[in-house]
Amino acid sequence: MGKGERAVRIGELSRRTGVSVPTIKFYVREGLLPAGRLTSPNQASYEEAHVRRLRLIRALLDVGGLSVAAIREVIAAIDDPERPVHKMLGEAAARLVPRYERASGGAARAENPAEGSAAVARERVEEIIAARGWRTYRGNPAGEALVAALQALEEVGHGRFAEVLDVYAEAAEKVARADLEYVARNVAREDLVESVVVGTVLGDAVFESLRRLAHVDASDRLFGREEAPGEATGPVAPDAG
Amino acid sequence: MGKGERAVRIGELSRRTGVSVPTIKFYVREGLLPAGRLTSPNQASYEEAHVRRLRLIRALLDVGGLSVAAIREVIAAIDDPERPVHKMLGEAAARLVPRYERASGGAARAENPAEGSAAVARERVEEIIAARGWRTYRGNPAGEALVAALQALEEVGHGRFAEVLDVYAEAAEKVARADLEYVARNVAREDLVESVVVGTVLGDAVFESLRRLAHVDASDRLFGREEAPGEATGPVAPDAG
DNA sequence: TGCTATCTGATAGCCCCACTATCTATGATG
DNA sequence: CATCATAGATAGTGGGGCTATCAGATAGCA
Repeated sequence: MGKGERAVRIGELSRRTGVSVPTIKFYVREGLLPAGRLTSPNQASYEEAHVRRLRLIRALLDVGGLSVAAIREVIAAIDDPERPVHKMLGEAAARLVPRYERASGGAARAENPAEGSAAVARERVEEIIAARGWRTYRGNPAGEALVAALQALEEVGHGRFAEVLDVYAEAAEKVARADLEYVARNVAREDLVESVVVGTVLGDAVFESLRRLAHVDASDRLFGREEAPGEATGPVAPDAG
Repeated sequence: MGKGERAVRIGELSRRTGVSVPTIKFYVREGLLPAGRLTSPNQASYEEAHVRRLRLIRALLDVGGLSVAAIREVIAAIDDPERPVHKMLGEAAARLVPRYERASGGAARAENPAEGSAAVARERVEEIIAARGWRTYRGNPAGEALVAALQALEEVGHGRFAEVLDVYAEAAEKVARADLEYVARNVAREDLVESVVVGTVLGDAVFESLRRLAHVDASDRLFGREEAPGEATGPVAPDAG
């Protein structure tokens, strides 16, 4: 109670979150943030929940790269109290698949040189799911996004990238398991959905960053020293394994 | 040699890639795509390279979510022939860190409740890098992005998420190793940078999708049946399909 | 009681981005 | 020769995420 439990006006809410007053009002208008409790026709008070919510919004926006519209839907799922946990998680998750909007229609309807790449990709996805024994459902947007990504790889001439998919799937499974265990260990039931959202979105950012860091290291070991002396002559092994 | 080695005009280029003629012109103006070779004052011919480049652009845009500006820089790095491999990779990679622009300044300059979270996050990042023995360099944007992500987690009340970072790092390392091995095995030297770009961006999309799929499975196992009576039992509610 | 800083709620505007439309002059094509 | 496609240029469009401005009301202090 000592901390910040007192109600504040919009000015201090702004100061405590680093979000400008007009922007806070904008979020309220957009339905991302509940309005303050009116204490008089032109005064409203905001509580700790508003601070948390604002931080959530900024995290999803800045770090997670979600759009305001996506955040609105995610938040609607978070706030709806009458929804079985499992369904909530599913619906929240469905909003967290970016990069997909235009991707599915994209080059697919072009005169297709690597024709049937959609079908091939879809098949590969089903293989992986089966191999891993994952339970999922048809039409899962994550699956569609994966199909789109594999298809894009194919069209860009990296169809063989599918070779390493098993490594990816194995890694993804381990990470997902760790995510869920973390949630089970640390999160109260009423915060479940919010935590899953946060973990999903920010977890992506975390993993991407780590992968970049690991790339630098791996690339350094593989290609780094080969051009130290004079020129690049070293063992790039462009073909053999 | 039936394939597509012949030069074509813009109309067919458009048909073969699914990108509209005005949009192709736009990409040329924006420096993403080299202009066609003029055969007369108002006729130009485009080659297979243009087709490939266009597909690359669409993949980065649609699946990778890069901006036109980012793609321009990436492509400049790809096209510059006089650059040591290692530097090229580094510079290309530096362009592939999204979600970071506003993130670093964000809530940091607010009156900070979990104060010093930036310093804590930075320390944690250095710990991980040291523990993994990764070689990197100060100011690596991937590191900064990771700091921002951890800081956002902290501010949203998930500081303990750092507990699972080791799992993430381990997974990222394995994936990165697989990426580099794939590149070494399959990619000719002159295509190295392009492949790294593609692999980095589309690899993110692939991993994210896989992680979502794995989440569904893990969440199903953990929370799926606990509310079975009368509600969504069985192998996950088949929403679509 | 007056004075000023702050607030609510509303409307309008801004800037960036990824295109898209339109136009002219020219040449390709059957 | 008639029609179509094209290059190159300029202008416009729609969406997204804010930002500016305003009127009228209140807070809080001298």
